[in-house]
This record gives sequence, C-alpha cells and structure tokens, in this order.
Amino acid sequence: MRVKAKRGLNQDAIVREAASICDEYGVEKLSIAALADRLGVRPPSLYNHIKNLDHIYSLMALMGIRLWTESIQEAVESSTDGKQLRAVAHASRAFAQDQPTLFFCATRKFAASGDAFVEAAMPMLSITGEIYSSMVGDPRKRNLAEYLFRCLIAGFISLESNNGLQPAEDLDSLYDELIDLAESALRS
Amino acid sequence: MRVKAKRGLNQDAIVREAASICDEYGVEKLSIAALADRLGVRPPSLYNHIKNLDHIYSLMALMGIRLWTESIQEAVESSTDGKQLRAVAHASRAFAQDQPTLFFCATRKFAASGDAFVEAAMPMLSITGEIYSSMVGDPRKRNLAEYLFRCLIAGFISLESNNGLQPAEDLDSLYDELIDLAESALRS
DNA sequence: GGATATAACTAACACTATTAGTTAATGTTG
DNA sequence: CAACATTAACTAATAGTGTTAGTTATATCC
Repeated sequence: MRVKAKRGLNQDAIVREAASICDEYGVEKLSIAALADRLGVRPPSLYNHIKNLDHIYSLMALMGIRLWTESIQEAVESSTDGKQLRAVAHASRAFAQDQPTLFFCATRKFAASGDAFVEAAMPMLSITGEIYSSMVGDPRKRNLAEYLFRCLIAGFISLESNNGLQPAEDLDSLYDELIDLAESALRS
Repeated sequence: MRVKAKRGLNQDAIVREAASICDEYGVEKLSIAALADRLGVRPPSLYNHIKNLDHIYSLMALMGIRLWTESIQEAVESSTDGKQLRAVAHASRAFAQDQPTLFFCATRKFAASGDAFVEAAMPMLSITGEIYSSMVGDPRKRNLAEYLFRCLIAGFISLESNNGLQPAEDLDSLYDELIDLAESALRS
C-alpha cells in the first residue's frame, strides 16, 4: 500500500516550491503536476492547502510583496542618511534578481485578488514615502520624485530581466548613474 | 456533411484574434480552443498556420515590435525638432494602451524565439538612437540618456498598466512632467 | 484511548494541446 | 479544360491538464 503519512506540507512550502519551479522554467510553465511531484505528493493533495492554480499565483504575489518590503526595510535601516533612496534602489534590484518570480508576480496584477495584497503593499509605500518627504520639501515636487524613482527602478529591473539592455556592459554602474542623475535632477 | 471550404484564414488574422482574446481575458488565458472558436474553425485547423501555442506568443511579440516601431516612426516624422523624444514617449504609451497584449509580448522574452525578433527590433533602436545623438553630444552621456528614457518610459507604462500608480490622478500630465524632468536633467 | 480534524490517497471527469490521417477546395500546368 | 499538386479544412484519437468527490490513514486533543 502507498504511503499516506502526513508530510510537513503547508501553504508556504508550496508557494516557495512553485516560485522555484517558475524561476527555473518560466512563470507560465507552472503546473500542479510538476509542483506535486517536486513536493513528493500526488496532485490532488495540494488542494488541501491551496484553492487552485490561480490561487498560487496570488500567493506568490503576496509573498513577493512581503519579502520585497522586508528587504527594503532592512536596507533603509542600515543605511546612512541621504543614501536611503539608493539603498531602496539596490535592495529592489537585488530582490528582483534573487526572486524573479516573486518580484514579477508582485508587480503584475496577478495581485488583483484583492484586499490582502493591497494591505500588504501599504508598508512599502510608507517607508519610501518618508524618504521622499525628507528629501524634497515641496509636496508637488515630492510627488514627482516618487513617481520618477518608481518608474526608473521598475523600468530598469523590467528591462534587465528581459534582456532589454542589450549591450549588457556594466549594468551595475549604469544603474547607479541613473539613480544619481534622477536624484540630482530633483535637487535643482 | 460539415463545411470544409477554405476560409480566408492566415497567420496574421490568427495572431490578431489571439491578441484580441488576450486583451479581453488576459494573456495567460489564451487557448487554442477559444481561438479556433472565434475564428469559426476547429482547433486542429490552426496548425496549418501556426506551429503551436507558444509560436503564437512569439508571433504576437513580433507583430508587437513591428507595430510599435511603426507608430514611433510616424510620430517622429510628424514632430517638430526638439520634440521628438516626447513624441516617442507619447507614441509608446499610446501603443501600449491600444495594444496591451502586443506591447506586453514585445517587451517580454517570449521574444526569446530568436533572430526574427531581434532583427525586427533593430529599426526602433536606430530611430531613437538618432534622436539621442542629436540631443546630447558627449557619447558617454548619450548612452546614459538612452537608458534613462528607456527605463522611465518602460517603467511608467508597466506601472500604469498594472495599476501600480494608485492615486490615478492626472497621469497624462504626470507623464509629461517626468519626461520634461528627465530631459532637462540631461541638458545640465 | 476514543473522537475529531487534517491531510494524504484513488478514481473519475471535463478539458487541453497536439498528431495522424482523410477529404474537399484551390492554384497550376500541359 | 483536364489533370495534378498543394493547401487547408475536417474527424478521430492520445497524452496530459486542473479539479472534484469520496475514502482512508495519520496526527491531535480531551
């Protein structure tokens, strides 16, 4: 008879394994069959922990926004005054490289599942919001600053992860220069 | 007996209908069955025109990059000197709003299918390359300018299409301000 | 130790993409 | 214009998918 013992399986482990599969083979290649196989379990068993396949994408978005926020928080806390924005930029790029699937899901409207996600996204906005406030006084300009950096960082990460920055020279220093440029543009 | 007459079906029509389905229900919801149904044909018939489902995504990426390039070209040609960059920015955003799926596929590495895509992407780079050359003299700075705008535009469009710009106040003028800000940053 | 809830299982279903093989319509050539 | 070759539709079938229902074993709790 087959083993029917209870594994230490839970939602978090499932989501992590799902992200790992997506990282390896691509986001759209995730399947219940492959996921169950990697977890050493039969496909229907997963439904004791998750609603369905779409639910997993929602959960990856949720986990993504949480871990991303955490890494930003840590980076900001351990950064000197005036360098916090750079810390956010670097932490975000590093997280996207480390967890491409979670980052991708967190920034796509896979997240449309609702309240849980938007609630999880709040802390991040408050962290960055404070930085912008301390950087530029004028509220009008502060708003502009926020969007400038959000777009710049999101764009760079997206382009990089899709090989859209073809010369692929020294992307590290290019990223720094872009952030510096934007920062100095806001001070003038 | 069923109709077996030859429809006016071809690859382009298939890709266009596929994009339409994706626009309506989401990129990941495309299926051969739904596509065949909308084209008034049985699923296997599609395989006379396309290789498989992945192939359709590649073709959407290809069509996307071509139409996007076209719209940029037209915008640049009918724009006055010094306003060409703004024209590129506006044309890109407008195209992304008009053809979200084609834009999405063109900017994701669905395009990894190969030569045909990178070849189709060349004209666009040469168009924008010329603009940057005429804008800033120093080649080092020219490179920076290119990446600044690429990231800014890509980031804004991506955030906007994923509802990542939540206040959703006046996004049109916000976009303009961001472009202006970047432009003036490069001149200083 | 017995009841309850949890989490695994098997079996089944509807649906998917895809292939093979067939037939009708079209385009081309002598 | 007739014969041929090609195209593009079809039906039938296969392997694989997500998912549900129903069952059984394990762990937890009083």
